[in-house]
Amino acid sequence: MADADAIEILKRKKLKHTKQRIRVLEDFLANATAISQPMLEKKLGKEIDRVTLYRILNTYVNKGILHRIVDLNGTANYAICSSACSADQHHDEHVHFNCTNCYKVYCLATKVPAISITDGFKADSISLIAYGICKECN
Amino acid sequence: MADADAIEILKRKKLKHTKQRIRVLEDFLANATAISQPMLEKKLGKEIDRVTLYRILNTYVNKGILHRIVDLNGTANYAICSSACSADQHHDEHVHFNCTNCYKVYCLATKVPAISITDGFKADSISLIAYGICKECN
DNA sequence: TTAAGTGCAAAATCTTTGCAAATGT
DNA sequence: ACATTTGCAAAGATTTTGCACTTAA
Repeated sequence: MADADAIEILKRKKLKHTKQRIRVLEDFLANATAISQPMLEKKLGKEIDRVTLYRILNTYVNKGILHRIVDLNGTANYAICSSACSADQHHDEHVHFNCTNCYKVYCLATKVPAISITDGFKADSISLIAYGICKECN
Repeated sequence: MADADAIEILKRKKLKHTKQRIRVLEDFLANATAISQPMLEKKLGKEIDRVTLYRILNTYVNKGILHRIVDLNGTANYAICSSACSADQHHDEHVHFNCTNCYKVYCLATKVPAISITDGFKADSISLIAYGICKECN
């Protein structure tokens, strides 16, 4: 059963597993790439209401199921978190790549290097996004 | 004369120096911090039309006068470029800090470290944003 | 059964576009 | 004088809110 993983995750996060939530989560489980809110919306057509999608994505980010990457244009992109993520802390500290041609966002294997932060600032997380031409557009 | 620097920059970029452009540019020259579009808008009140501000900011980014940093919420923030920036290439490769409390964006002195990118991807620029609590909010 | 989640309509934002009037060179 | 830039109005897009209906536990 394809739903199994999705339901399992929802259970673990103590979220009701509705048809819509399963549908969205499965999509992320099946795709390693990040996807933008507008793309997802187009993909889902009218299977799920636009507003519901907003709410599901927010819930997932808050629960540590998805992480949000804001791209060059300020558009929100989402990708599934590693299992290490929890509700209060995300550990998606890998490099993201944002194609300036097709606008896709990729999660790369490269880890974000440690950096030294100016005195007085306390960093909780770090986002490193590389912009350029992706594998597909090259 | 306070306008001098602003006008000088506009001249160098071959832009007409209108009252509005000078007003905006001076604000950036006077403030080291990045500022968000909504904040700037509020600060300017109705000195400058909202639409004109959009256009000025875009022009400045295209001409290499300002650089744009998209924060946690997808809101555009702007800060003045180092003199090394040109129209076609930005060199703002320092670390930015986005406060999760007051949402201010700071340009830190720390340089973005070199990273290795997965085969097939060609990175042109890199954005590194640290999220956390800033000097002021600490 | 009942608390949570969904869908629809409508409001609130945010961003872009078109065009006449104003402005800088 | 002429090309640009501005301001306003209006269109488009995006995101949020309120509320009645539906659904999972």
